[in-house]
Amino acid sequence: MSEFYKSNHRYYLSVDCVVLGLNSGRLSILLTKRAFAPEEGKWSLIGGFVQPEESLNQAAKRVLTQLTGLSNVYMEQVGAFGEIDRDPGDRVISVAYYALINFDEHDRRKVMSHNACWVDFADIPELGFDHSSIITHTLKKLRFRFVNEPIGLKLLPRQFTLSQMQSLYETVLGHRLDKRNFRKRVQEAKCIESTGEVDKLNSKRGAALYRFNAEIYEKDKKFKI
Amino acid sequence: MSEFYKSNHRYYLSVDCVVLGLNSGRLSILLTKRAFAPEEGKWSLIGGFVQPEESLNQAAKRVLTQLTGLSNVYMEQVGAFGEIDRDPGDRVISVAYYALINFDEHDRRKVMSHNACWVDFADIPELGFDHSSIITHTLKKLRFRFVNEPIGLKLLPRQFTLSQMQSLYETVLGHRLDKRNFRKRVQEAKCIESTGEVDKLNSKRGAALYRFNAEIYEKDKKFKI
DNA sequence: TCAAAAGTGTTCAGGGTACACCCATGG
DNA sequence: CCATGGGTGTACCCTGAACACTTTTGA
Repeated sequence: MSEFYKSNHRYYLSVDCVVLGLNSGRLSILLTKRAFAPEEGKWSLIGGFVQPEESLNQAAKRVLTQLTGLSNVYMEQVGAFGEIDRDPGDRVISVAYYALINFDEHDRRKVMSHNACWVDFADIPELGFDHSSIITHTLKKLRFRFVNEPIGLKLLPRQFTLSQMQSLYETVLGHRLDKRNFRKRVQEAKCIESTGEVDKLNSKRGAALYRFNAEIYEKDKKFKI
Repeated sequence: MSEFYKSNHRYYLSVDCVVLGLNSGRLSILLTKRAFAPEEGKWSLIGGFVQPEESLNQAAKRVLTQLTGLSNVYMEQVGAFGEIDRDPGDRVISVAYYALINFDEHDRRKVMSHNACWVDFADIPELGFDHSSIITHTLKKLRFRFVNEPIGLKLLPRQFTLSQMQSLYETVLGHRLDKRNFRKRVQEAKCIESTGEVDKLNSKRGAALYRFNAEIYEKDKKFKI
C-alpha cells in the first residue's frame, strides 16, 4: 500500500508548549533551563517528541500533564515550525501549542523535578531554538481569542475579583484598560456571575468575587471585552 | 550530539495546499483525483512530501510551483494535522497551507499533467483524508484576513472592476454585501486606485478598472472591508 | 426601448471611548 | 484619619447597516 511512501524521508516531530499561568497575580510562563545539548544551558519552552501512538494534540497534552500533573487543560495549536536549521541537534519539526492553566491546581514538584520554572511573562529571557518566534505567534493568537472568547478565565482561580481579571487582560493585551468600560463589558457577558462572596485579602474594602458559568456561556456565547 | 534524538520515532511529513483562484469570476479550488492508493479515486488537495533540504514553507511553495508554474505566491500556513489515522496508507503528519493565485497567470498544462483540475468552490466534492477539515480551517482564517488585509486582491487580475471584487468577497465571506457600503470601504482604502481604464466586457455601460497599489498600502496599512 | 450592470449619499442606531468622584475599611 | 483599592454613569463620536434611484449602452 505504502511503497511510494517508503521512498520518502521521515522527520523527528516534537511539540512545544507555551504554558501560561497566573503566579501570584502575574502572568507567567513555564520554561526549562536545558540540561543537555543541543542548546544546553539555554532557556526553552517545554516540549517533547511525538510518540507513534499519539496524535499531535495528545502529545501536547501528555507533555503538559507530565510537567504540571494537569489534564483537561485548554490548549490550542499555534502552528508548525519547520525551518531546516531550527534545531542545531538534528532536523526536528515542531508543532507549537499554548496552554492556559489554573496555577493553583498544578503540581509544583513535577515542575521542579523537570528542571522547569515559572518566569514572569514580562521578563522572558532569550530562548533557544526558534522559541521566541513561537511566543510571538502565540501572543498574536492569544490576544485575538482573549477579547472574543472567555479563555482568559481559564487562567484565573475559580473565584476571582474583577481587578484580577482586568489586570490579566491588561498584561495579555499589552495596554491599560479603562476600569468602568471593562466592568461594563463583564456585566454584558452574563457568563461571569457574582458568587456573593467577598475577597478581603487584596483590599481593605473587600472586592466581590465572581465565577465563570460555563452553562450560561454555552447558551448565549456572548463574550466581548 | 543527537544520541537522544535517535531513540525517537520519525514521521512522514507532507504539505497540503488549498490553492484558490478565480476561474471566470468564480472562486475555484485546485483538486486532484487521486490515481493511486491510498484514497485512490477520491478527490484531494494537492500536496507532497517534505524533502530534507527544504523548510515547510519551501515545500509548500515547491508543490505549488510544480502544479501551477507560479512562484512568489501569497501563502499562509493553516496548521498541522496529525491525527494518527488521518492517512490510511501510513502515518503522515500534514502541514496545510493556502495559496491565493492569479488564475490568468498560471500554467494550465502543468495542472492537467498532474491530474488536477479546478473545481468551483461552492461545489467541492467529498474529499479524502482529513482534507475537508483542512478546508474548513482555511476558510476561517481566510475570512478573517480578507476583511482586514488586502489579500483578496491577489486573486483578482491586475485590473479589476469593483463588481468583480465585491463578488469575490461575497463568495469568500459567504453572504451578500451592500454595494454602496462596499464601495465606500474601497474608497477609504487608498491602496485601491482607479486606473482610468474601462472594462466593457461584462457590462454594456462599462465599469471602471481599479488596481492595487502596494506602495500606498505599505505606507498606511489601511484596509477594512 | 428595454434589459442589465454601474454608479452614487444619507440617515439612524448602537457600540466604543473618554472621563471623575464617592465608598469601605484596615492600619 | 488617611491611604488603598473597589465601585459606579454619562456624554459624545464614530462606525456599521439599511436603503432606492439614475446612468449608460448594446442588443
